[in-house]
Amino acid sequence: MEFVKIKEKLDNYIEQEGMRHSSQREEVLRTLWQSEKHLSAEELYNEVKENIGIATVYRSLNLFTECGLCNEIYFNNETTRYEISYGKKHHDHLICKKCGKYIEVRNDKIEKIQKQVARNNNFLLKSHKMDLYGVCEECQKE
Amino acid sequence: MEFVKIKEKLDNYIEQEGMRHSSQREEVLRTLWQSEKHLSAEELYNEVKENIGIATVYRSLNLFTECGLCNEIYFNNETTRYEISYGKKHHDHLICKKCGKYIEVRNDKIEKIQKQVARNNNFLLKSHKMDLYGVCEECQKE
DNA sequence: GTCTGTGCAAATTGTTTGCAACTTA
DNA sequence: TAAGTTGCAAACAATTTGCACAGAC
Repeated sequence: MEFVKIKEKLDNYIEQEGMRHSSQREEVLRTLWQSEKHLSAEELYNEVKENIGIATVYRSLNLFTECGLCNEIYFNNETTRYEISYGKKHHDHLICKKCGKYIEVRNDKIEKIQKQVARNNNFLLKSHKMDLYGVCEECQKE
Repeated sequence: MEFVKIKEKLDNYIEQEGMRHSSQREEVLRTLWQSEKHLSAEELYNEVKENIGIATVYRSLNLFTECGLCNEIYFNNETTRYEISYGKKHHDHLICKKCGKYIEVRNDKIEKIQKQVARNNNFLLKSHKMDLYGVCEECQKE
């Protein structure tokens, strides 16, 4: 998704909440958007630290999460990572234990069964998270 | 599983590694075993703090995890919790967002599809983790 | 000019570690 | 008696917060 759309969503939220615009927030958002990877707060901070303090990075990321722009990702007990989720469908992850790479996957069958499982337990399903851990193609060759 | 079996597994590991037995480790293990819930280190410590320090609780839990006796569980970014996994089949969790209760579930269909997904991506699957978040039967009534 | 956002440093939380005293084998 | 284990307090890492100052509207 283009950055303008993302920015617009943030701006709407900011106005709706009576908050103010700031260049720092925009820079954090753009940096996250530009990155192909899921960044941690620390990593993101390293990209912007000439202009922005770490506390602001955290505050921005929390704000983005709050307004539905981004997702917090937790793999095991590793540091929280962030991804822009706005406009993206839910996906699961294949995570390589050797190189740390992750692959996004979608599978409708699994989602169907998940709904079934929830129904069988009289559970009202809201969301889910599935991670598959293993060794990726490249790392298997080594 | 009876405690003796669990204890035996620990003792074997301890001997194999040239470590020594200790009453503290046994008490931590028994406390975890007795509990129906997945305890955090802090909660476990509260049950044994008359005899045992928090550092020993952490050291014990790490040891148990290392030797395959227990599992670390991470829900979102909450504190790590522990469950005895020895002798138990892998299971997934339904987690109630309201009361925090979790239900263990097993579903072979999902495991099959997970293997398929991994194969499609030339991924060598080692383990997985699936959490379903929602509202449990009781909490829906409120 | 008022009120929000930022940066810094200090506080907090969960967990690990160094070290002297204690236990086990 | 030699080596591993414990408890305490200090160290750590990730994140949040208090406060004075800067910036938005």
